[in-house]
Amino acid sequence: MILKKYNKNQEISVAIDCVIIGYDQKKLSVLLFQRQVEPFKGSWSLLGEVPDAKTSMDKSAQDIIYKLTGAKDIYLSQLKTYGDLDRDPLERVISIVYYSLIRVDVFKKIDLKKYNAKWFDLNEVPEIILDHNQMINDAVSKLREIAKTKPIGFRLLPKLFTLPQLQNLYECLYSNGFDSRNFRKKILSSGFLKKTNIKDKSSSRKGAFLYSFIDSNQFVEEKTKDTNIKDVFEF
Amino acid sequence: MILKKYNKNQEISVAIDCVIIGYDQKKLSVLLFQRQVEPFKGSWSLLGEVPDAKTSMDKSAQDIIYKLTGAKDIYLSQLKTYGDLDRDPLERVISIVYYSLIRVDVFKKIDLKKYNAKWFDLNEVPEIILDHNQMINDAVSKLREIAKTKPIGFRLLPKLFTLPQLQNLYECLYSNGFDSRNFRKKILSSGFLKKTNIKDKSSSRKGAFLYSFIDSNQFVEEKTKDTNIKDVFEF
DNA sequence: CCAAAAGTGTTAAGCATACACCCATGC
DNA sequence: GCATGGGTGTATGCTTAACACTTTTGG
Repeated sequence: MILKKYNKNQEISVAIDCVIIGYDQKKLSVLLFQRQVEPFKGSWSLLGEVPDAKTSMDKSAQDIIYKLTGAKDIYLSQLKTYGDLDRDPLERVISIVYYSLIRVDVFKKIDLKKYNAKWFDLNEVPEIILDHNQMINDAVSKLREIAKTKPIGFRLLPKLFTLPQLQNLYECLYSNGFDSRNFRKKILSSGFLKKTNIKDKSSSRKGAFLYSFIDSNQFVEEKTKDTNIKDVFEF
Repeated sequence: MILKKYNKNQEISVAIDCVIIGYDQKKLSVLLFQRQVEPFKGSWSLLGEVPDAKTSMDKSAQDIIYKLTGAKDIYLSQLKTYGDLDRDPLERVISIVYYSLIRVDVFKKIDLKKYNAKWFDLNEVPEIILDHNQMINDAVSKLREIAKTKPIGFRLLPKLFTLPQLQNLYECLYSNGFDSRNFRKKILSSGFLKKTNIKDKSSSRKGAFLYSFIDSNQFVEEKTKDTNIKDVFEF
């Protein structure tokens, strides 16, 4: 039986855009790209692509990040789909947006020149094309929401990190200072952290103990489904 | 200046599907439609459509619901986009899914026969086409998440409702019984409810006072952005 | 010895939880 | 007068929030 397709001449194009968020031990940044072609040549934008019809959307987003970083275990999640009528003046395109968290030690390897890319402090994002500013804002909101209940913040840190580093990351994300005693109590009681005996002395004379996240992706996926862990990361 | 389009021959089609959730004072249901055409003729599915290239996605979803119910103030929100490669065996289609909460007093007006539609208890959803079961599950999960912090549950009730009704709704959503004293304390302290002096005697001899939700959409949008109201609706 | 960052405990308040009886009414 | 569902208060434990000083070490 041969069936006719749903709509042969649909005139809606599909794009994928990625909000790539990174952390450099001091501040949160977003990776922007300077367009080399018209339209909007010379303007900054998110990393976007027209997906291949033979690849799933999730996989397409992964491929985009992989091409950029060479890394495969990057955190990547669908944000939402932007479908306003006039969001792109050139033609009707809807954009399926993903957001990604990239660890310092991974993104250092990105050849920024090759991609005409630059990290921008999240608090100093310039005007960028189309509705891409909105996408960044939405991604940050979602990240704040999710970081309260899931330990995704660890995705932004190197494998070993100190508690002051972790606290700084949360403080950047929420633009807010936290009491270090309360922060430590809460974060340690969550059971996500494993202390090492190694001290990192790069930022103080006394040195701070390094911790690792009790890794294993299944921990993130499985354990945090349990509603008991709710708000573990809210300070 | 004439620019060439991004990709003239993209072979990805776009669909919109709607998870329509209703409440009939006893249980939560989802509205399914029996397909009248191939492919999958005779099978149950969500309400779906191929969007018009001249309408925004949000508006398209609203239009779909409006055509069905005639109502314009329906709660409607984007769930996520389903983009797996083989989700539709016929061709490459991605589906942008919205979910909608429909009040009893609105959905009674739907001509179910005309649309070959039927309400199914959320606990007894049959096998439906493609990945539509997954869409329903995701919508319920999201609804549970959101109902903890935002008063969207009220969208499923008539303008005036009793506290036992509201409690039943939450109990259905979470498949879980709540202590009525604690429930009332929490829900009343949220400030979302306004008591009337009218008693509803349809379900008991004593009668239960009717309440209304302090309506105004801006309340839902604005006030709940404040993180203080977090978890008001978690029991 | 001192500057700079890391690390540590206690108290008070608010919130969530558990729990059982009286009330109003129609029949 | 009794059956049915509606309505109410308190005591306990837990979680959060506020708060300041000591430790370590390199220079």
